[in-house]
Amino acid sequence: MRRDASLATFWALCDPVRVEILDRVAAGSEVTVSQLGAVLPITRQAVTRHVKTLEAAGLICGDRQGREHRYRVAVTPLEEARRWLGHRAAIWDAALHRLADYLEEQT
Amino acid sequence: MRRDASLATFWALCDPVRVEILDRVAAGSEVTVSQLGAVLPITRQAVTRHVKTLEAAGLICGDRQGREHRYRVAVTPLEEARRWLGHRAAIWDAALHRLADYLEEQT
DNA sequence: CGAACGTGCAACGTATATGTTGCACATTGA
DNA sequence: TCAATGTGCAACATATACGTTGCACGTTCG
Repeated sequence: MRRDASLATFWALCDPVRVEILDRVAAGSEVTVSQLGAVLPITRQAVTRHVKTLEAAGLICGDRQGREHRYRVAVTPLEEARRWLGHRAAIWDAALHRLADYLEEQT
Repeated sequence: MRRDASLATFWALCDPVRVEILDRVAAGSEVTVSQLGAVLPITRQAVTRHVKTLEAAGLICGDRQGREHRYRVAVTPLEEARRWLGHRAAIWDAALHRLADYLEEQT
């Protein structure tokens, strides 16, 4: 996949493992990498890489206190993605209506 | 990338080339594969594969009349993705508020 | 019929995402 | 000090997304 900065949120949400990590972090349980690794069907190191991807996309941010690193979700990228989709939906919907009107004129 | 059926829309929107195809199809210009291939920096065959991906995700649907295949966008998957994001945003936001309340009690 | 056009499919090479194992470093506590 | 814990990084293997080239099929038009 060609990773694009402006589409980083969509990219992060493509992988069901990352979505599950997000849900668990949001739920407030198993928020350390080791705990996630114990629950998910992948190794702890693989979880680390997914967490890094989510952090790069701005979907989570971590507080590291001592040897434990705890994470919490961020809603902002989600809202931005929602606006992006809403903008597109409005444009496409308008285009579809123009097409419908055009076809109407042809009859 | 591990392709997931329920995340097909996000997957389709990951690639900037596909987003550009969607925008052009929505604009109503260059809606045949050959025309898209002439404009985009990839070959016509590569466009075909992207179009197939978009069709599988339900983001576009095609009418084939004779030897020309014209496509139009569909708004429904976009709206579903928006609802998905809205659902998550609400849950995460609630979790963040619970966390804020908890931290408030600790003081 | 035969040439040109629009399209799709298969084979191939390359880049990269994802997982693993192994090791190293910092922190905690006996 | 030294073992246990939590974490991150590097090397490696595998799967696959993406693009290309080449070819085949159906359609249009002289």
